[in-house]
Amino acid sequence: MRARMAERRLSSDFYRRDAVTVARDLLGRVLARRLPDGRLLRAPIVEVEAYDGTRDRASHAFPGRTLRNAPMFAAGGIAYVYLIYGMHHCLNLVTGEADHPAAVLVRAAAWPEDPKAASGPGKLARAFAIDRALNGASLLGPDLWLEEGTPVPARAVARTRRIGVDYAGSWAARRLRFYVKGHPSVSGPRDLR
DNA sequence: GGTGCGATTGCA
DNA sequence: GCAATCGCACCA
Repeated sequence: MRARMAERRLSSDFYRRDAVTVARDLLGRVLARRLPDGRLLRAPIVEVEAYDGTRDRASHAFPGRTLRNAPMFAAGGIAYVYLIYGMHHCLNLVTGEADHPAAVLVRAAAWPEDPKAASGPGKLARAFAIDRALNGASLLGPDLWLEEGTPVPARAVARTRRIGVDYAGSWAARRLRFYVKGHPSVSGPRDLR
């Protein structure tokens, strides 16, 4: 008998598509992290949000390129990690071509044996021990990567406006958040449109 | 050099 | 409903 085939990693081609396409396609994919002490952490993604281009008022790229948001301007396939409210880290996966700032915020994953451990972007970063040391890190490297997992069928995907961006005017109403319907690890309100 | 605030979370 | 807590963008 043979061992279960190792999960294939998502390649750079996966990330070099527009942020909304990547966001939708990320549901069911497995986020994987190798800790410095050797431990392996893995959990399927169940909630994401797309941030695409400098016209998106909710995006960190809206003011144009700065020191902070520079990773968003790179070609897809690296992480963009920032500190929010002075205490929580958020993991983003940079997408698209170089010089087009775009990324997908990973908001929740189905943590094994504790559905709430990675429910919300700050909690997810904490669960995976992700901080700014991983800002700009390759998603094809030894520390952080994604595996094919099991894509989620269209009937199981919900699409709503994004969380926590009410300041973004008309962009706040855009339905750029995707999550797995009814999944216990999804964060935030369930009654959004 | 000073000021304002946030792609959140947890507790009162 | 609101405090916690700090890097960084922006202005002087």
